[in-house]
Amino acid sequence: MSAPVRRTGGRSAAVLSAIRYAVEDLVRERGAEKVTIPMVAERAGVNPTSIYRRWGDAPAMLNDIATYRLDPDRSLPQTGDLRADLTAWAGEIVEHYRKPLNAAILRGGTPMAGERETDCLRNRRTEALQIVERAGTASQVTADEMIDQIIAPIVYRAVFLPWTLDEDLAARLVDRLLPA
Amino acid sequence: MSAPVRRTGGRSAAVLSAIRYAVEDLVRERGAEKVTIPMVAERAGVNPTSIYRRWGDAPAMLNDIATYRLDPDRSLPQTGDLRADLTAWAGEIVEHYRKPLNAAILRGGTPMAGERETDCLRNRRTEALQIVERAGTASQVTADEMIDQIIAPIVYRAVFLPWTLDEDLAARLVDRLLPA
DNA sequence: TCGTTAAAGCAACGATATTTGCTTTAGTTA
DNA sequence: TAACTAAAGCAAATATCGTTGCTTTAACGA
Repeated sequence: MSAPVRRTGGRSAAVLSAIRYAVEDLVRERGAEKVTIPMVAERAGVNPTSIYRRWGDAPAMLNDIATYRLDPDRSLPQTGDLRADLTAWAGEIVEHYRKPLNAAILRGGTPMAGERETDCLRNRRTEALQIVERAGTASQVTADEMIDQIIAPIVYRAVFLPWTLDEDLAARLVDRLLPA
Repeated sequence: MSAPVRRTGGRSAAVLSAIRYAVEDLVRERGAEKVTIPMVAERAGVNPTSIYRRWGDAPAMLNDIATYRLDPDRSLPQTGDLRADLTAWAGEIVEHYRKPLNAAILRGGTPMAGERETDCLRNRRTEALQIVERAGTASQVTADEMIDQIIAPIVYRAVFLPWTLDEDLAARLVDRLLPA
């Protein structure tokens, strides 16, 4: 009656990785809304059933893949200067979504978002909390403000207006958030 | 060689309207990512081909329908007080996306967003420009700031964190944007 | 290394979706 | 109100998708 032991290494890992590469290629080639599971399976050299049983459908697969594209374990900027840290963090995310592939994968996964408690951007919130925490209680920003004023504008642009993700967007957003 | 004359009234209008209602029902019943074109066609009492030829696929259809759900011709708040106008405008949009149906339709259409110049939120930008314009040159806010700090947070939450769209979100966002 | 069993592969089926050429209907303009 | 033709309907063929029961492989823990 205990939870089944997950198998994450070896063949399973290889399959997952092949799927990820296949998805990347196909999203680039045809756009996220046109990738189908049989297509991914063929490209990855994997059986379609494996994908169906793991995710169920394409948006769920994309949503899950999008979640891990910006490495959740990467180290966060920590210079001690809140403004600098925020700018670096925001800049990293802007850079990420400036790559059309990343923006497209995000878009392809959104139909699944908001229906479960787990959204593909939950990692950003974790990071925001960490940065706030490090800045100490004296800090004037909350994680919620970071989400609303930094992440939301970046993601909004990535999804709907990708051509407006310019290089100094991060700095502009941070400047608006922090008192001069 | 001139552009073909579009037919927007009569039967075409009836078909479009039947499709819209069918989409609403089906999104409510099964979620946006599960509605298929044949399904919509049947429910609307319309031939599937009509839908295929008009939009090509489901995300494109949803994206288009999402664009017109908040009436672009509704009158904007215009009390003369910028803060009041902004709050009313933002509140209207929050209310809109608090309805799960509207949020779901938005999500269902996003895979198509960002690929063409026309996104399903362009009307919000038009409205922002109008409000800024009315406020006169003395105004301290730009349309871009309104998009980044009002629309983006609302839409971000609608898509990824719909349960956080609370009633006073609009007021909070406006307060952050406008100097006290 | 061995036993257990999660996860991948296979195959065949039933269901749907999508395309295409053509016909019919009816919106628009003159 | 008549001509022109955009847009809807129809039908049939094609192509895909997604499911299911079962077999095989190999990851993990003891």
